[in-house]
Amino acid sequence: MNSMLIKDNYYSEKQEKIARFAKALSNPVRVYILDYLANNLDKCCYSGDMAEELPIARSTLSEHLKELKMAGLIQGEINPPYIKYCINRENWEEAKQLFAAFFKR
Amino acid sequence: MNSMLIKDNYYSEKQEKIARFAKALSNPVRVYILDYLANNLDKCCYSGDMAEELPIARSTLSEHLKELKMAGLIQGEINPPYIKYCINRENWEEAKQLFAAFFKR
DNA sequence: TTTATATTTCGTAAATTTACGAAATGAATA
DNA sequence: TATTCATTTCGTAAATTTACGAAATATAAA
Repeated sequence: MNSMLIKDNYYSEKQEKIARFAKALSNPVRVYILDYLANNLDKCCYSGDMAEELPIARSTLSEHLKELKMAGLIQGEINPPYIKYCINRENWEEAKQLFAAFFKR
Repeated sequence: MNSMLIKDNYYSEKQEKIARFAKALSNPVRVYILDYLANNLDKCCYSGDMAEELPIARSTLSEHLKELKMAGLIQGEINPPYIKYCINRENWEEAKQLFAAFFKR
């Protein structure tokens, strides 16, 4: 209980954020998805568009999208029965800055 | 068998590399270690130095060091009975470029 | 109202990750 | 040669991740 509190505070906020964003990027499917969305700036994309390009089940794609959403890197706009996904620009910038600062040494 | 071949070739080399580097960074302990080493440019560090700063077992730290080494982000110079760890500058630069290019959109 | 459609959630299985303490390693020293 | 010391490897347990197909959801169309 006590040790959990200690551990929770052990790493800096930046270190935790980098780890969180990195985790979102730690799987090739998710990197592919982000590439796909980042290259379709104005259009954004539907889950189904990507499902046709990827060799995984639609339910698996959906879980990856959920993870990216929870990490804050994408957002989904409901447009029934579709969901239009886009890069979350604010958090994308934050991640960009964090990684740039981290590696700038 | 066949499907494995397809899947192995599905994602670009860059996407695979980003995922691999990101996985190395996906844990706060490892981000801490890299911060620690990156801030000690000329000195580099011994495993024991970090063990004193981190709330984890030495064996656990050793496994994290092994992962960072396998990801290519650090290297260890044997200097018995110590092992002096440093950032692997070549791969560090590669990771820096990859992430910068990835987020530059 | 029933049916069709896109997507997500659920249940589950297999693989991977994180962690620990104990034992092993390998070089330096007594 | 035996001991010491820093570090790693091993054995193991718990938690997390990835994946799938089936079922659920929620809206639009027939």
